[in-house]
Amino acid sequence: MQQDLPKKELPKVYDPKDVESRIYQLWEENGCFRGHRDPDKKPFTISMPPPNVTGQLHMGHAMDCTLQDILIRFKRMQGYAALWVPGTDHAGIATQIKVEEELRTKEGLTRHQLGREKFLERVWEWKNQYGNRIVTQQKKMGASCDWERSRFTMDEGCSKAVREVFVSLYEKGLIYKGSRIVNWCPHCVTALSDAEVEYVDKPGHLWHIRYPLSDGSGDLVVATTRPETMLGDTGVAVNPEDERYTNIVGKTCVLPLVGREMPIVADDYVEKDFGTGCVKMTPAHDPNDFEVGLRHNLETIRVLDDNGVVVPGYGRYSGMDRYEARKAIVEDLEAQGYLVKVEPYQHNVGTCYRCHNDVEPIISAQWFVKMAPLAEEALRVVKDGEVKFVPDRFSKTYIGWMENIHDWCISRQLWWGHQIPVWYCADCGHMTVTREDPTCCEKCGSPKITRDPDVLDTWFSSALWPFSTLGWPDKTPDLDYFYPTDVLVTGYDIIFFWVARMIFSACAHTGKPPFHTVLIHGLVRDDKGRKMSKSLGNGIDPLQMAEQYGADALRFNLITGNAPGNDMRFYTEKCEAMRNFANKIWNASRFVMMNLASDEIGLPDTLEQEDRWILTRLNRLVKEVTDNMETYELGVASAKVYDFIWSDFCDWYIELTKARLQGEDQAARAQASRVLVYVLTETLKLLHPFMPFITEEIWQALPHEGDFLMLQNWPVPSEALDFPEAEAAMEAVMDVIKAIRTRRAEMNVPPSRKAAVTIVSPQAAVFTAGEGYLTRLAWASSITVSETEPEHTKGMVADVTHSAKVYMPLAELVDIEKERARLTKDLGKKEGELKGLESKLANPGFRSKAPAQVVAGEEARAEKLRALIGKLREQLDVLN
RNA sequence: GGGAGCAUAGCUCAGCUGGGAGAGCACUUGCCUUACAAGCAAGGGGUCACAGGUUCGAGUCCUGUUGUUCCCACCA
Repeated sequence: MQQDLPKKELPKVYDPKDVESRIYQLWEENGCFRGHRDPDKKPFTISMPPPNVTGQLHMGHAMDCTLQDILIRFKRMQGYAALWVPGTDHAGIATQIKVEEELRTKEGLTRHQLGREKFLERVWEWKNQYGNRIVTQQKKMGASCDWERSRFTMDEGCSKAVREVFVSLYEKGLIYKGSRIVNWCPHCVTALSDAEVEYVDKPGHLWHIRYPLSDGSGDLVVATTRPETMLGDTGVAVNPEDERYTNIVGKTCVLPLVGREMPIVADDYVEKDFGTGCVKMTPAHDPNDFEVGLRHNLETIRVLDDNGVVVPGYGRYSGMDRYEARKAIVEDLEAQGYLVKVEPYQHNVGTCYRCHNDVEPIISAQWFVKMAPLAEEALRVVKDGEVKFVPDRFSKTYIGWMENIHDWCISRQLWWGHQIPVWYCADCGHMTVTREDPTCCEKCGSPKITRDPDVLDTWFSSALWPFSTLGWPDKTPDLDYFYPTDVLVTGYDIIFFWVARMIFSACAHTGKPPFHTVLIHGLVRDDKGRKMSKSLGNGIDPLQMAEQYGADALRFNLITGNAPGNDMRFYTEKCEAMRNFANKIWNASRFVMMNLASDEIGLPDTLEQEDRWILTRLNRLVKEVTDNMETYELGVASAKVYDFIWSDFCDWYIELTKARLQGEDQAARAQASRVLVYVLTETLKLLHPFMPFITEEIWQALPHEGDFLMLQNWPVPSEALDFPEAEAAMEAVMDVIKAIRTRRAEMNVPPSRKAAVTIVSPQAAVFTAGEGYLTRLAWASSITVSETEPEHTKGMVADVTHSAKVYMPLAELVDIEKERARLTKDLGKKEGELKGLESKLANPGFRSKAPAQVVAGEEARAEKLRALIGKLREQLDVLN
C-alpha cells in the first residue's frame, strides 16, 4: 500500500491536536501494533505493568508508558518481532472501596446489605463502564501496544493461572493457613501484607503505667504507646540479665482496670535500657509479644474486633473504638492512680497504603506463602545477572529485601478478587484444594462443604502477569515464542510489591526469570519537588499537557535530561520548550518540502562539501543514539537527536544548502533536495520512538517507500558515509563564519551592512570552496582568499580562528579600548590553557603512560593554540 | 539501627567505562535575514559541597566530613 498523499502547503505552526488522533487511528487500523510470531525474527516482548481499572492516567503512568513505547518502537524498527502486551489490574481494595463508596452515596447501601453476589455484579458493571478510561488515555500518549491482546487480571486466562499457582504451591506445602499476627486495617477491614503497610513517623505518647504485684510486695511500671491494648495483656516481661527485676521473675502481677493476674517472665527480647525495662505483653495485638507469649505459654486474648472496636466483656470500654478506648483507659488509669507519667514520644506507626488509617496488629487466621524456598532462586537469578536492574543499585534493594523476606500474607477479607480455592468440610474438617470446583469433600465425600470467603491479594495475580498473559499454564505458541519477556519498565516504588514477586513466581512456575532487564524509573514530582498527590492537589494532568503542548512534547519532556531511576520535577516551561522543538522540526520539514526538487529517494551520486559534513555528523549520531538506546540511556539519546536537529541540521545544514536551492542550477537543486530529504528522513527515524506522531506525519508527506515510518528500518551507521576531511574543512569555514558573526555582533553591525571579507589561510582552497557559505552566513559582500597577508590592512578589523585570519573593512566601528580589553582577556585565557597543556606534555609520566592517541590529540591541540595565540598577539601589537 | 541516592551556571538537571565543564529555562545585546519571533545571531555566568587519597591526569575512582532526600528494620 503506497500512501499517495497529496503535497500540500503545511501550516506555519504545528498543531498536534489534529495530527495525533489521525495518525494513531491510521496505525491502529493498519495493524501496526500487532505482535506477530515470526520465525525469521527475534522476539522482543514487554509486559505493561497493568494500571488499576480504577485508575486515571497520571504523570507517573505517562512516563512509564513513554519509556516502554520508546523501547518497543526502537526494537520494532530494529527488526524484532516486537510485542507489547497491555492490560489492567482488578486492584482489589482500591476498586472495592470505590464501588462501595458509590453504593453508599447513591443508594445508601453497604455491600453486606446487597450481598456478595449482587455486589460483585455491581463491581463488574463498574469495571465494564470505567475500566477502559485509562486505555483511551494511554492511546493518547501514543502507546503502540497490541491492544487486541489486552488482558485483565480477573479474566478467564489469568484466573486459571492464579488457580493453578495456588493449588500447586499448596500441594508443595508452600501455601499454608495459620494464625499469626497480621497487619490489619480496621477501615478496609482486611488483612494486609507487610509490603502494604507504610510506616509514618508520628508524634505520640509513652504512657508509664504501674502494675501492682499480686503478693502486695510492691509494683512494677511498664511503658506503652498503645495503652488500650492493656486490656489484652497476659503477662509482663523483663530481661533475664536485668538485676533490678530478678527478684520478681516468676511472681505475678495484677492488671489494673481488668484485675487479671499475670505472670512475670524473663525474655531476651526485652531491652534493659529502654523505658522502665518492664514490658507489658499483649500476644494478640503485637508481633513481638506474640513470640514471647509462645515461648512462655502466655494466654492470647483478643480485645479488638475487625473494626478496631473493643470486644464485649470489658465494661464501659466494650463497643468503644480503639482511640476512644485509649482516651477512656488513660483517664481511668489516672483517676485510679495507676498512671505514673506521660512522655511525648515520636514513633513509627504503620498505616494502610490504601486508606492511610493506622494499621492494627491483630492475631488472625490467614493464608500465607512460605517464602524462604521461593526466595532462593529469585536471589540467584539476580545475583548471577540473569536479571539485571537498570540502574544497578536497585538490585541491592531487591537482594536486601529478598534475603530478609517474611512469609507473604495473601488472604484478604474482601469480595472483589480471586476467591481462594479452598473448601472446608463441615463433617470432617478437611480442606479440599483443587483446580476444579469440587462438589464434595475429597476426603470423606460429604457434600457439606463451604468455600473460603476470602480473596487473594491483588499482587498475587499481577505476580503472574508476564506469563499468564501469554497463555500460561497452557503451553501456547505465544508463550513459547514471546516468553520470557525482555524488559520490564516500572517505578522503584513497586519493586517489592510487584517486581520481586514476578521474579520468584516466574522462576517457580515457568522455570525461567520473567525478563532479563528491569528498567527502573523515578517519580515525577511537582515543580517544588513534592510528590504529586490528590490531597495536595498538586497533580499535573498529563492529558491536559498533551492537549496543550502535544503528546510528543510531553513525551520528550518526560525523557530528556533525565537519568534512569532518578526522580524528576515537572515544569510546564520545559513542555513548552519541547513543543517549540516539535515546531522547529515542523518548520524544517516545511522548508524541505517547499524546496523539493526531486522525487528520487536516496543519496545522489555527487555530494557537496556540506553534504559530506552533515552525512558524517548524521553517521556519528546514528551510532551514538543506537548505543545509548541499547544501554537504556534514553535521556542522553533524545538529547543528542535534539541537538543534531536544532544545531547541525537547522542552524547549519539548511542554511548551507540555501545557496544551491535558491540558485538556477536545476541539477544542484535536485541534488541538495535529495540530501535534505535523506538526512531528514534518517533523523525522523531516530526521533520516531521519542516523538512518534509528528515524525510519522512528516514522513508521510515526504517522498518515501513503505507505508509507515514506525515500520521502517532503524538506521545503521555506514563507513562509506564518513568524510573526515570534509568535516574538518567545513568546520574551518564554520569557525570563520562564527568569528565574523561575533565580531559584527559586538560592533552592532546590522545584517543590511555587508562587508568585503579577506581570508588569509594556508588552506586557501578550503575557503575558496566555502565562498558561497561565507557570503550568505557572514553577510560578506565579497570574499578574497589568500595564502599571504594583504598589503593594506589599514581600516581593517582582524579576527583569528585556528586556521585563518579574517579581515573586514570596518575599523571605524571598532572601540579600540574595548577591543584591546577583549583581546587581552582572550589571549590570557588561551595562554593559560596552553601553559597547562605544555606542562602536561612536558611531563614524562604523561608521555609514557597516557595512550598514544591522547598524547597526539593534546599535541595537536597545543599546536592549534600556539597558532591562535600568535595571531592574537599580532593583533594586539597592531592596536598598540 | 541498617542501606541507598543526591550535592555541577540564577533555577531544574545531563555528563556512560577517568583525558579539552554541557543543555533547557532565566538574563544581556542586536535582528521581522521569504522554514520557523514557539524564531535567528552574539554574549555574560561554574574552585563541579568540603577534606584527604589513588593516578601522568579526577566532576568522574577510593576513604572520611557536612548538608539533604528516600527506602528498609518487631525496642515496648
